[in-house]
Amino acid sequence: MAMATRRRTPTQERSRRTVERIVDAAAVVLADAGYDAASTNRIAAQAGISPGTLYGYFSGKDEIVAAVIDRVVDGFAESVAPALREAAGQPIEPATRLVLDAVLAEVEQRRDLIAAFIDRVPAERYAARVDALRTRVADVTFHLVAASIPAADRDELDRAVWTSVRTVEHLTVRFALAQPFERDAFLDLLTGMVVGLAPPSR
Amino acid sequence: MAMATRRRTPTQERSRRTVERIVDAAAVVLADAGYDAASTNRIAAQAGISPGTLYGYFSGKDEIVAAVIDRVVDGFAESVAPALREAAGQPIEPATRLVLDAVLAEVEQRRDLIAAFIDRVPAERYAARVDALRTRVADVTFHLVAASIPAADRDELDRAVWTSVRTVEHLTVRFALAQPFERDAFLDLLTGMVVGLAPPSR
DNA sequence: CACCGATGCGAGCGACCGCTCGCTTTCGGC
DNA sequence: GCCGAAAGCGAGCGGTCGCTCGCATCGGTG
Repeated sequence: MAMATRRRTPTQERSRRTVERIVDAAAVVLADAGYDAASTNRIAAQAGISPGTLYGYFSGKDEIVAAVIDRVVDGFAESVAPALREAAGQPIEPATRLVLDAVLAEVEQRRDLIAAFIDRVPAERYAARVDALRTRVADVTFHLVAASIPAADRDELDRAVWTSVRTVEHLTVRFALAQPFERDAFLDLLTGMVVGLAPPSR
Repeated sequence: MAMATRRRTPTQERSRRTVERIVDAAAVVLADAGYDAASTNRIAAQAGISPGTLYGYFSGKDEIVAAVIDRVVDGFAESVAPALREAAGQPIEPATRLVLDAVLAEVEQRRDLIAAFIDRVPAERYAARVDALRTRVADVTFHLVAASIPAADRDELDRAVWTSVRTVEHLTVRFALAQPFERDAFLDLLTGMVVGLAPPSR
């Protein structure tokens, strides 16, 4: 999809590095100066290339920002997967905490970049990309729990999953940004909330 | 604060209506075309006035948007107050649900305008105004519960209040925008989450 | 090593934006 | 109905932005 409007298809190693440098530069400018200041000219300057070169590979600002988001989303999915594997087979409470710890850790690691997006980027334009991640997370969560509950409660599970995904996403990001209290206390609180949402416990 | 940079102080009825029309127009343009397209020239055109007139009362785009936010925030505080009064004295669970119902109702009523802000407006610039509301809500919540718990648990209450406020705000807005399932089920879920966060129940 | 497509350059265009200012029109107390 | 103040007007300024295009340079394949 991102390729569709990309003008030149980089074939040589040199150009592939150029594309990387553009995305790197975009992340830096976004984190340092915010979304509005991240003009294509400025991103090009930060990358040490000319505007013309930038437009050789991206159709405009939106596509560059989308590439940055994709990088974050991909890295996120990647780094939570191990925790998911480790949690499989464990009781629900420690398993949940394990996964939430990994999620929070990843958000904390990307703190500056995420801070640059939250409250600065008009999210609507890029909602589709983040929604794709949300849907994947929701699907995984659903299937992890679905087996252990009666089929009649599937609707309730759907509601609990929607609520959980939104809650975890928002609270995790906000906690990482504001750090209003101790990390462990937060994980305890969040784990309790998520576990408490599971249909069987009600 | 908004007055500080306002150039002319409207004294006649005519100019007071002009200011109202500017804020109205800003809300319309924001809802229809988004934040980026909401240039001062466009807002002026929508309001049926000239750019010069607009700058007679506002120092720029930021101040106009802030005025729109203030309007929403004020109306919000106003319309939840009755539910708060009614809830006083009732047991925690029905009281909580009563208040959450009022919150959700207000968000639903302002749905279009809120939709225009969430994911479209770079919230960072106007965070102070919304944070003021959040702090007020947190204070009210804290004092409502503080009396009925041991002083030793005050830290835990602080954490629970922070989590509650963020959770209610986010879930309510997202639910009103997406309407992923039945309203009553959502209120049940949310009430359970909030009540479950109160320190005494743990 | 010669050649030609792939890559990179950067001045500059058209468009729009925020904002001003000299002027006209309207209001309201006398 | 007069007149000073209040309100409104709108062409246009300085500036930035997104983006292009003709041309120079690079690099791998025959």
